[in-house]
Amino acid sequence: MHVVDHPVQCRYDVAMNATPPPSPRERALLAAAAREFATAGFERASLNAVIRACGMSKSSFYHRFDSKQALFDRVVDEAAAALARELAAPDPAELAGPDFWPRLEAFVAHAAAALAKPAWYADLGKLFYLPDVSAERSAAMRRLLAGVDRWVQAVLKAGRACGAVRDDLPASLQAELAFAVLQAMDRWSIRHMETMGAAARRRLAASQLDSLRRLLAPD
Amino acid sequence: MHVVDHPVQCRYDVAMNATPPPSPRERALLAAAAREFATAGFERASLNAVIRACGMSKSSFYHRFDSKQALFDRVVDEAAAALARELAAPDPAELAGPDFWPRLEAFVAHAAAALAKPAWYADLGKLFYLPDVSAERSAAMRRLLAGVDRWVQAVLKAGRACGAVRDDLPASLQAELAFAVLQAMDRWSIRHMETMGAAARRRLAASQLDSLRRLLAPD
DNA sequence: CTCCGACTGGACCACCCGGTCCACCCAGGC
DNA sequence: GCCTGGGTGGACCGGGTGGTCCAGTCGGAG
Repeated sequence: MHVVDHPVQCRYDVAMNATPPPSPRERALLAAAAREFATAGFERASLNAVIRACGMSKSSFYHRFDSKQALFDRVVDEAAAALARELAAPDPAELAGPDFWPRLEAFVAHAAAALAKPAWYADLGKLFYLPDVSAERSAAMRRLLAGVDRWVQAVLKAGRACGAVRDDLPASLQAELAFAVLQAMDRWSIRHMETMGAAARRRLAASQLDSLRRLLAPD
Repeated sequence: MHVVDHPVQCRYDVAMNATPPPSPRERALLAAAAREFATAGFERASLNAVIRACGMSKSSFYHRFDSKQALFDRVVDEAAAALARELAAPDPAELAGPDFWPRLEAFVAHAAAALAKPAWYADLGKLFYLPDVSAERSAAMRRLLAGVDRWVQAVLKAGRACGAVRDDLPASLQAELAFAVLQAMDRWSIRHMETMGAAARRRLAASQLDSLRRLLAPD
């Protein structure tokens, strides 16, 4: 398992925003906002609820942010940066070769483990599931989704190059399918996780990755 | 292709509601409501917009319906009934046997064609894509989703019984995966349909069904 | 003709939304 | 001490929400 032996540059352009060191007050605000946005999406989220939750007044909020939208963008940027730091997605080129699938499976397992431990930025994941409305007007969200998409496309391309991924389907469709399958697995796992033992979970994880492989690999 | 030779009873319990013959006014209301709910979901949909769209006044609406929720339930029931009539989903038991996959593919193709021609109740499909919020409080939506789920589960069970579907994954997960894949294909197709010729579409449809089969069939 | 009930228009309600505005507080420089 | 300017509380705004209410209009039955 020497996949990450030498330092891996994570190279999807999650905004490497030079954020000014956030004050505790601002940190509380961002946490409350992340929770609210994650559970309700952008439009349904109530700014009033956010500032109420962290005991901040309207004017104090608007002193730091221009709008609800600006807050959302900031939350997305912050969470995306934290997530990228945590996941350390491998360079797609490194996945190519006869070990394509084992390597990819290693990364997926690693990513799943990283996302399993609850952290505030894990809420970001939920925003992926309702991107239709929020993504339209959020530059940060568009940037993030585009970056993820580019990474997935690159991985698929590498997989095709080494014969590990079939090429009789449009790549963009394959990417969407893979995303949908991972997402469905994620949802299902979250719902059934408590009712399974450790062994069942391992078996499940293996079966899930196997399903993904069946979907994408040739023959 | 004698799958539907003898009359097929569609047996998921879409409310066979004995609706009083809807007046033209009511029909316009339901159409406007379906459009609004389909594009915005239940909560974001504006009742005011609906009645404005069909030139009805608040009081006239509330004379016929108890609430926005009641309107939504009625729309779902109506659309579900129309859809069930149109699709004529086969009895899962009839799919069993060595022809499981060809038969299922025939039905999926038939269903796709039926849904392709635009009709007002086709909007119902869009509600499937945002069931999280609306389904919670709508008895009609819960009933419909439960019915579809039961049908899918029955199909999977029949497929397992005749060895056409692998059984090393939980059935509920398989159902969710199949649903997610079909949904992703649907979305992608809608987005790319115009840029393809007829031949490409046929090839695409075949590839899509093949992908579904890869995901669910053993080996 | 009267009466009645189904139906309609539209004013109105309380509530919530994102956003603005202004008076104020208070630490730091002079 | 005073001034200043970043930060703050909270009243307030316009607008949209689902829902209520009531005064009327009409067609048909008696």
